[in-house]
Amino acid sequence: MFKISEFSRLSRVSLKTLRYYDDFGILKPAKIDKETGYRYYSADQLLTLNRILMYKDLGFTLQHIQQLLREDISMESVRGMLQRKENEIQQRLEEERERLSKIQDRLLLLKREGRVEKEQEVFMKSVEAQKIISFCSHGTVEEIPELFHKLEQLVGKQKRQLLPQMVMWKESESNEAEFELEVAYSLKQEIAISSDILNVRMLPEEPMMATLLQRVDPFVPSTACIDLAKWLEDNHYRIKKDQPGREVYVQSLEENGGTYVEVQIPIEAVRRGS
Amino acid sequence: MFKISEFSRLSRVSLKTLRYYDDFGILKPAKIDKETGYRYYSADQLLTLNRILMYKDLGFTLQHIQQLLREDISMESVRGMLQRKENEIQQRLEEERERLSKIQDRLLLLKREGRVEKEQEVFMKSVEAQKIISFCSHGTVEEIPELFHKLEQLVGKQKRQLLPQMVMWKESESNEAEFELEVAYSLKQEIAISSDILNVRMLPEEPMMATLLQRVDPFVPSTACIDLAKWLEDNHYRIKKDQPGREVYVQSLEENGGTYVEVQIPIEAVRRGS
DNA sequence: GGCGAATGTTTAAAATCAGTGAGTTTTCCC
DNA sequence: GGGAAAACTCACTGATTTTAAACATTCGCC
Repeated sequence: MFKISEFSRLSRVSLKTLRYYDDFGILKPAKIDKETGYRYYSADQLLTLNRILMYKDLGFTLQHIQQLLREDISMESVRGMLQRKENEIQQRLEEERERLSKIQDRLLLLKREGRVEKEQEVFMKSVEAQKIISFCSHGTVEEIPELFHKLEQLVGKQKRQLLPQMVMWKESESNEAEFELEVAYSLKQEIAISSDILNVRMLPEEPMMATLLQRVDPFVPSTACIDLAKWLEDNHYRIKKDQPGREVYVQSLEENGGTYVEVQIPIEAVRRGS
Repeated sequence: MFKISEFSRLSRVSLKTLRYYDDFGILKPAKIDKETGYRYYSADQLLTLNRILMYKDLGFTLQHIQQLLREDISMESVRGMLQRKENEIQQRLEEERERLSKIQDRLLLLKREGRVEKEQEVFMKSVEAQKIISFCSHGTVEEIPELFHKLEQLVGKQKRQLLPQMVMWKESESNEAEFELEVAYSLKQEIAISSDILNVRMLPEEPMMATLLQRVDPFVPSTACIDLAKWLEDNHYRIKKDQPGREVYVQSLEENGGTYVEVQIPIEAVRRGS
């Protein structure tokens, strides 16, 4: 039997940690003196502690280790836990690599350009599925404001329920100025359709969108869309052609708070060589 | 101006998080109604929030992001922070790779052998510098018990101060059964030397030791040392030849608690191909 | 116009994970 | 008796999430 400090020296695990393991229940001392409350550990427990350390090294949480230490655990469960852990680590590795390459990009740009670019504020996110009310049209970017006006009139007064506005554009390759557009409001709840030009539908979830948020002056078409497309090209991302890009407009209605547009372009996972 | 829930939908950041950011001080609402305490956000703040998200994505903590968001931050500081982050991620990547390969090894062994081997309980740790009292000798493994006995007699009665026993062996290639040994006690404090065969010295820190803990029967030489060496060879680790290996004995003196030996072999960092 | 129900919003506190650190009191051992 | 070592508690880490209790609003319904 060892006192806690001896056991700590032997195992090179701190006193705090040993006491914590006791509290947690993962390694109870073999004996506790009733009078003094002193913890006494047996030599056997070095073995257990060693296993704990090993599993910890492998990245398991104490809870999982507790399961793994149980005598009656089957080999299949062990294998399962190991495999789940393997996947988890694979994924984390992927994320870290991603992060690293982003940081390296930024460093490179900082060195080359000597400043932090607005264009760097490109950001990946997932956008969940949402319900929209919309109509389709043809037109140039300059016509978007009137299309919004039209939508507003068609939908009517229940503005409270809808937020925000968005435009989706399908690339129409034939004509560079004119696009096939869908002008929409995002809906919180169901809504009664009052027109047969309008349709209500679900926009599917996009697991990966490259987004860029920019302030825009009203009635001046923004360059955000082009900026983002350029950034994507520079960074060797592949644009998902089967899903349209979106421009989501955010405006402080009542005030002079300005208008912002967030361009969202669905992309596919393409690992690029750094 | 947006209410918190609108702002949350717009930015796809949860209410909880927005409130937390307010508390944290990283993104205070543009206005708070005195009467109701309601938070109101401006459209501008979407931009700030987007920057926050981007930095978070890069792996920065909120504290660092707060620094990065300050207007007066110099480009040099930004670069510094990015570079520190880069190193940090590099290191984490390394660790994760290590972990992954360990898990994959275990999985492989589980599949091949159908059980979790005792030999797998090999564990890497660093061992800090320590003071020892020892004497050197020549002998076979069978002679170790008597050498310990001799050491005990030489040192005398102050057993309380010393823990644990250890043997260090330098490979003596000429003779397979006989080793050059150093028999030692690990010392907690200074001790008066009573003999000129004994010497007190520091054992240097070993940043990386492969260790294996095994129960041993008294007077039966253990195979732990051989097991560990075999494992190392299987796993393509390189043994540091300039430092001796150690066998650290742990025994519950007073009881029938058994004796354990932990074999420690210093190794060098060699990344192995999987 | 009033009622209840269902949301929506606020605040604050506690849990998460695996400990570390500081500070105080009790016990051990010589 | 004195100093080391044991115990204990409380606070803190990071970035939220969860929970609970207290108000506010909006809805249908009568």
